[in-house]
Amino acid sequence: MMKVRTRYAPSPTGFMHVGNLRTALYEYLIAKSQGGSFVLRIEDTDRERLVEGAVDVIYNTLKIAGLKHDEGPDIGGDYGPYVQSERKDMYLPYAMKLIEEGKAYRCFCSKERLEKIQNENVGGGYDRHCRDLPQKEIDRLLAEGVPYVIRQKMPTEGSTTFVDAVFGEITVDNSELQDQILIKTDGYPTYNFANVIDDHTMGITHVVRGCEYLSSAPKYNLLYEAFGWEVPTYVHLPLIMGKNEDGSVSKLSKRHGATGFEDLIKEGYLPEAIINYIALLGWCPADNQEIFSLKELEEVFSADRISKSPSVFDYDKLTWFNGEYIRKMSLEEFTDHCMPYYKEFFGDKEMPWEKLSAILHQRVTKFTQIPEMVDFFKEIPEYDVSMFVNKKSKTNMENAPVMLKAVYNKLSSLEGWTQEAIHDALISLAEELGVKNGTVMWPARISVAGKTVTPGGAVEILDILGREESLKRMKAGLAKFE
RNA sequence: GGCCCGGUGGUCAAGCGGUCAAGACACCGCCCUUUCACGGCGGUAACACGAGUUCGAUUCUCGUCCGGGUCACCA
Repeated sequence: MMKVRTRYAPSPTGFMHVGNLRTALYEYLIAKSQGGSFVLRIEDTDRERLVEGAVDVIYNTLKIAGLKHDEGPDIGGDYGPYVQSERKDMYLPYAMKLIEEGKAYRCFCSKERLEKIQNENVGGGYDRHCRDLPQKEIDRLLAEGVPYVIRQKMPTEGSTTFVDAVFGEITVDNSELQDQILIKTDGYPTYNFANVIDDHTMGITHVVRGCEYLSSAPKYNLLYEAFGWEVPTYVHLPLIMGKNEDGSVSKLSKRHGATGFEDLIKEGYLPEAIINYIALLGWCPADNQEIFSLKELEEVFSADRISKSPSVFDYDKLTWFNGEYIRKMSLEEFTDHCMPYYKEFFGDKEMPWEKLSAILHQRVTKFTQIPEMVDFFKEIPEYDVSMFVNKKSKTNMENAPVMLKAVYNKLSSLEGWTQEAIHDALISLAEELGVKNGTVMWPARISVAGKTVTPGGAVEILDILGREESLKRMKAGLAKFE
């Protein structure tokens, strides 16, 4: 059996969309699940849209995502070069061959003329004006140096059928097909042409791409046939959709929020969580397992379980995955990940980072939530005395100051300021007073945090804050009752 | 508009002629508890519609409707 070779062929636009990333992931998985090779090829034939540094974004994303390519511009391989602009000279001979065989022709039509027929004949496409130009006329135009493109002659009758691994057999009438451009005026091939030439010459066995190419597939098929080449296995992926404000959906794009890989990382998502989530967007294992490492995916992935219907990108579910991955970390790992966010928020202020992480670990689902969750450690917010009242904890305006005063007295004379000591002191205080734990904990926590919702309870917060700051805040809380 | 593709709860989705139509996220309730979170338990909620094939259709066929994609010297 032939060794499986897939390729990820992005154009360097400087932005790695999650849709593209999922395509790369599936290409990687299809190759790896069958012991094949995953190739990176840069498609930069559109000279007008080149973006500086965009290729690095691609390398970087692939690296962070863990999708290691076996061949590519940066690491070489037996099928190079891996950048289309460097393969430029390869394409023309193939196009010329088609001209010689009468399967393609030069088109001298100006852009103005094309625009004009476009306007007059909406949706009609190119009128094949140059398709049967007399040789004399061609020679004359060539001699005059009139710029031209090379177009493929599409059959005008019959139909073309191809098989897609996920969508099955698809047939279209050839009359639907345009005489597509193969080589542009600037001498560069179009994507449509370069793609076929490259995939064939690079020995690609599985052409995996988004579904938006499904309607172009017959054209590629015709090209393979024109050259007498074996047609690769097509794997068209269902689109990833985004929800619009009005509730409708459309192909996921920037207007749906953070849809770039880098954006998501900045939003506080882990690469593993993103990969895990998008793997399941359009694919599902037989046993419905949800948490997958890349390694596990490499083992169980199979293209025949790819779904046909488009799916909506759901940030809630991604967030859940992220939380799962965060909770799976050790406390040390978690602290390491939090550090940049701590530093950013606290500046030079030193904090018992590990203790902070301990109370955040089970609560954080996105790292970007951290500042908002720990803000009160830096500075206690303005809060109203009414916050001391909580029905479930059985606190009211009468007993709250009493409890707080008792806590203050108990803690100011506490021997050691450890979590355990604080805990025991407050629990025994509640017992002495004959009230439930919450009745002493609630006022204590409010007085040192100034918020009703906090990560960790009164004990943890007091411990992290330290004796001096804690007592100071409690005193200020007490003053609110006067 | 032509062509192509799709249509199971709000979302992701199993299903591949006979199921009380899984599971996950989200949502709601209860438990745990020192707030929140985690964890545990439970709940609301779906086969777009109409014909046909069949003893029997979510599963097969056709039509309708809805949604999406595509019609470039962009990929």
